[in-house]
Parts: sequence; C-alpha cells; structure tokens
Amino acid sequence: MRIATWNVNSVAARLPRLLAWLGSAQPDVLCLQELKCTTEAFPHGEVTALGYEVAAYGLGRWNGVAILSRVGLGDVRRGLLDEPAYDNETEPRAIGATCGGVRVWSVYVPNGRDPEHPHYAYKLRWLEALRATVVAETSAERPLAVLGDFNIAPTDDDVWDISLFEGATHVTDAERKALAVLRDAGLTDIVPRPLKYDRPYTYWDYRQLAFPKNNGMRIDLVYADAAFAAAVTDAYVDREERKGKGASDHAPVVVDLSL
DNA sequence: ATGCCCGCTGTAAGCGGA
Repeated sequence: MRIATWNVNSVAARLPRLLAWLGSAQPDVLCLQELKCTTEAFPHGEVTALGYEVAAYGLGRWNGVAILSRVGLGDVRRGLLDEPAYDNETEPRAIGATCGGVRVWSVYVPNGRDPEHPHYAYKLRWLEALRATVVAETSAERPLAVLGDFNIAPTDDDVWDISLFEGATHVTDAERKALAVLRDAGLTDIVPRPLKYDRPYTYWDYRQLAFPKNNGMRIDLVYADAAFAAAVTDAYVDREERKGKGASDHAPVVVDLSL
C-alpha cells in the first residue's frame, strides 16, 4: 500500500497537477491539506473519476483537509476530540478515516505566526488535542498514522539555516516538546529519503529562489504507530512535484507499506 | 535548468502563509 501526504495550497489552483500526480504516483491513500475551499466545492467528480473515494472537510478561504482513498474509506471523523477554537471558530484542520484497514489522519497544524501571537498558544493547545485524539484512537486492531503539515521542524537539521530562525515559530522548544509528547503516545517520525541533496525538506518558500537554492524545511511529517512503522518499506519526498509552473510550495511525502 | 511569491478576496497601499 502507498500512502502519501501533500499540502496543495488550494486544491482548485492545484487541480491539474493533483490529477496528474494521482495518475503518475498512484497513491492508494492521499492526505491533503490547505484545500482553501468548502467541503461542497471540493472537486469530487474529477477525483472520483480516477477511482478514489473522497472525505473532505473545508469551510472556505483558509485551511481545509481531505483524505482520498482507492482502498476503501470508512469511519470518517471530522475534527479532533475537544478541538480548540480560534476566534470562536473551530477550523477544518483534521480529518480521520479508515482506509484498507489503516487508520489515517490528515492534519494541518496551526502556523503559530509568532511566539507572542495568540495563534502560537492556539497551536500548542491544538497539538495537545491531537495527542488526546491519537491516544483515544490507538488500537491493536489496525495500524494508525497521522500525516500532514505539522508546521514544526523537528530538529535543527530540518531547516536550511537554523541561525535564521531565532525567535521564530516552527523551531521553538515548546513546539518540539509537543511533538515529543506526541511520540510518547506511541508514534514514530517516519523520516523520508530526499531524492536530491542530503536533507528531506518538504517545503520551500515561493520567494527568493528558495527551491533552486534548496532553502527548505521539513515540516510535513508522518507520525506512525508501531504497527504502521513496522510495515514501512520506503518513504521519500517527491521534490519533482515542487518544480515548474503551478507548483505548491510543499512537495508530497510518499510512504510505501507492506500491507 | 529547479529560476527571483502565490492564492484568495471585502479586488486592497488587503490578508495569511512559514
């Protein structure tokens, strides 16, 4: 089984590339983030025509997550247990489903904006709700993984130059501690292979030639329970998808499993 | 060549992204 995650930065803007990538990469399950559309506006017809079932969760301009599967899609859950709100709104940032016997969560962790900003405290509260949801869903019955844009670089090696990140989100101790607490719930960071250079970055800013200079970050993560991790045979970042006109600023992370 | 920001929208000298 092949399971992938991709922050597409608008599914409407990315639709031609999404459909082409489904055809070439042939994932069985694909977790999407940053749909930037409502649940109803998701391009169901185009995706189902390729043999995928769809569970989407979006409210419009910001955020939005989905799971696509061609190996069955059931027990869909939208949102986390006791998910915190921001500005009195619960944002569409998490969706879970069981696909081919595997429990899969597609998540878009809040950005945080600045360590002093209320969005940062929201990010930490949100990560705690994710941990509680994972604990509640952990089961010996089926493998489980949380895939998506975590907006956290787990180590200093996961950004191109840590000296540029002083006082910035994505690298703070509190965010990394939240990831460590998530791992303590029984999850392992499945680190993918880079297809070029030495570090498996998954995001490169659109500006300042970040991609050709390889000024990247590894912030799209696959957090797997023991059964899922034991079945992993390969994992890589498909940096080819970051090239060219009409690319997302994130590349897909692809995981192959002996399931 | 991987190439100098993108996508959405209250169409803005706007916002969020990371």
